[in-house]
Amino acid sequence: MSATTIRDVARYAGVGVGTVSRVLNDSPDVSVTTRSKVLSAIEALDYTPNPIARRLSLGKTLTIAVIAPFFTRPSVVERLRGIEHVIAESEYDLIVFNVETSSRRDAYFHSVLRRERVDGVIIISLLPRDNDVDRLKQAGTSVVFVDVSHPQFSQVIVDDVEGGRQATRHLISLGHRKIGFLSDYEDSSFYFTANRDRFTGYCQELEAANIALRPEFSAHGVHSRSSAYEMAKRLLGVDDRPTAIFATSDTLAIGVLEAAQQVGLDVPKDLSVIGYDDIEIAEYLRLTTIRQSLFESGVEGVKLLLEEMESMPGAPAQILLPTELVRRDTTAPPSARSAPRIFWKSR
Amino acid sequence: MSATTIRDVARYAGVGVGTVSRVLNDSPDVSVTTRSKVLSAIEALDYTPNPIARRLSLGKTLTIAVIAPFFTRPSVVERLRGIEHVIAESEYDLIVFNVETSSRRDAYFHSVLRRERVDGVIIISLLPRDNDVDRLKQAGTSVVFVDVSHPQFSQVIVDDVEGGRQATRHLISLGHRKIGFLSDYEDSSFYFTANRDRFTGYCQELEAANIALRPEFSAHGVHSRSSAYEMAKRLLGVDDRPTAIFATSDTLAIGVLEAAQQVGLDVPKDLSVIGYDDIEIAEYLRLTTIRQSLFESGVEGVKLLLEEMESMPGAPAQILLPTELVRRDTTAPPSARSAPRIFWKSR
DNA sequence: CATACGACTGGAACCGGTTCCAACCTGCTT
DNA sequence: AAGCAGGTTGGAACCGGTTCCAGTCGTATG
Repeated sequence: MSATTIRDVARYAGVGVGTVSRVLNDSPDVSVTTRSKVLSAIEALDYTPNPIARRLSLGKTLTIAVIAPFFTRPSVVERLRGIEHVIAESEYDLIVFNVETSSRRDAYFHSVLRRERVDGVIIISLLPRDNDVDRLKQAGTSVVFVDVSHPQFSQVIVDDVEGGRQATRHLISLGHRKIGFLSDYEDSSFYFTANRDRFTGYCQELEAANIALRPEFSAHGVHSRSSAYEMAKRLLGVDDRPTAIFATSDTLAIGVLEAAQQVGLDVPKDLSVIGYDDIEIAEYLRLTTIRQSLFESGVEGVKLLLEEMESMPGAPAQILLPTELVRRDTTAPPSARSAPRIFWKSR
Repeated sequence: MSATTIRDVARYAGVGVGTVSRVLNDSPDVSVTTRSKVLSAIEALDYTPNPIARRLSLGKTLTIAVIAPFFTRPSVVERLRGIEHVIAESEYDLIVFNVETSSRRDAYFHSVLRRERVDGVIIISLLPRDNDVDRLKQAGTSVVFVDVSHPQFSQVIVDDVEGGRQATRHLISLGHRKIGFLSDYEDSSFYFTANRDRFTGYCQELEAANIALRPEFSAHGVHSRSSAYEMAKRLLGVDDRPTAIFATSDTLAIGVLEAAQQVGLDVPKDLSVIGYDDIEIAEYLRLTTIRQSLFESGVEGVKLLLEEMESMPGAPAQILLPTELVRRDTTAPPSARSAPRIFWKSR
């Protein structure tokens, strides 16, 4: 409405526009008297600088984009919260792009990185394809990945191999030898890497305990409770079934709990279940899980990005956040008697 | 990096800048031959218009802000998803402001609405104070509220009075006469209105059934499971306790379920529980609840906002979305025998 | 054949900031 | 008294688009 510009302020204060600009930007070479004259003019005219004009002349957008599959995963929302928390304190705006299909993903990777659109990008849980890599590299925009491991980019990740080991080690230490593994790896149009790493950790720990890997004990599907439910029923249906299942997310673990209930297995007596993420509902369900610092991953991601925007660094940086075993009530030693076959009872 | 500007394109194509701009904006008065010359120049130079410059000269920010307590409530995330879904198709960017404390709330209300910052604002679940109202009104920016009812602004709401009635009516129709009510109304620094309306619906339906309102059956606290847990324990501890509890959100209802479990009441045999929202986890918990169209509320909110940005309307518009009872397994008729006192057994 | 009109086009002016350069002022040196 | 350094200031040029106005050209009209 009121189109008060810097020139109005200058005229009102009887100074030049350059001087007003200097006052606005806290430049040291403005005399005290002039500064106060300008400040009271700003006050009197209720002036606010136009950020768009500022961006144009600075040649910066003062905007940071986040591209992520936000709403499909509670964990991503928590990371976003960390990101917003830091950006709110800065002079940057945060614009969000939600990816729910892989075509949206490609569209965003392409359009957001066109030059001049944003100063920096945070990409959560989405691995770039090879042609994306080139585009990202030459776009000249700073990019930080969160929850994605890629040799050519800066990233904030957890040590998912270690997380996979922690979960598996916990089950082994309880006495389990038949341990199922369940992931949403198949959902690969997004190219998540975490599942692969957690699987590696699972394998390593089995090997360390001299337990042979049994392929029929792993299943890979899409990221949903119902998918996990189906996979778990399949896993539990095999001869000499697993006594414990490690699911690579809490969402999947909940599907496993549902399946166990459905086929009449008591958790944790007949079946131990461990998840990954420690989303909010996990505590209510008393789900044993691997906690990763979700909020913090957002915080560290932005900090890293802001740093790199200052000084385009040569080599990509990597921040590794810890994982932590949270013991709750869905894991226990396997029961002494041979575990019941699932068809003995049903609900 | 490559600072290809519209002038470069014009020179390369041998035309004027105005013509290039006309091509970019699909103006009809450009001859076919000129248009194709310009298009191939754009192609050859890999030119993308600078959106900041465009915004400055258009005098629009092409940006829509959302202010909301996103991450404290799963329901808000779902609304945001609807908003993003529509904005992604438009030429607007979506910038987000997460409110977790009331000081942040005030800061955002103040700063976001400074002129020239955004073209439109969607505010979710946050009621403005009186001095905010003035500022919003004179800012000249279009504003739409979602999940907030205020006489002076356009809004997308559900009929919360009706929702409260549906929930209460359901319990009454099952045979309950002693019905507790539990809200996070006390959390009033954010000024939610929904709770008040749901309470009104609750009262209306009790009255219609000739059931006296018993003040000791209502409790109001903050929005958290643990708060609901405490309130529910208090409600269940009174003499002649309620046989059913209506909680104004699923999050609260989960706290009630925890409390019931803690004091040894079976749900739904000894206690019926009904929530509100139908967040994702409600289905897993088999929670009976009132579903509101969260995603759709975001969609409608943006559509309304875009409309109003086109043509500043006189009177505020109101879009009313339906609520729907979702019967699951946490509600049932009260058991015939007198309900057990909670202290008889404990876990 | 002169005139009018419409279709198309070039480019200056503008949006509202920042920045850089020239100019001015003061006080101090020689 | 002239010269000079340093502090302070005004304002033009610039960022990269859009828009409007004036001008060119071709054709239809009287």
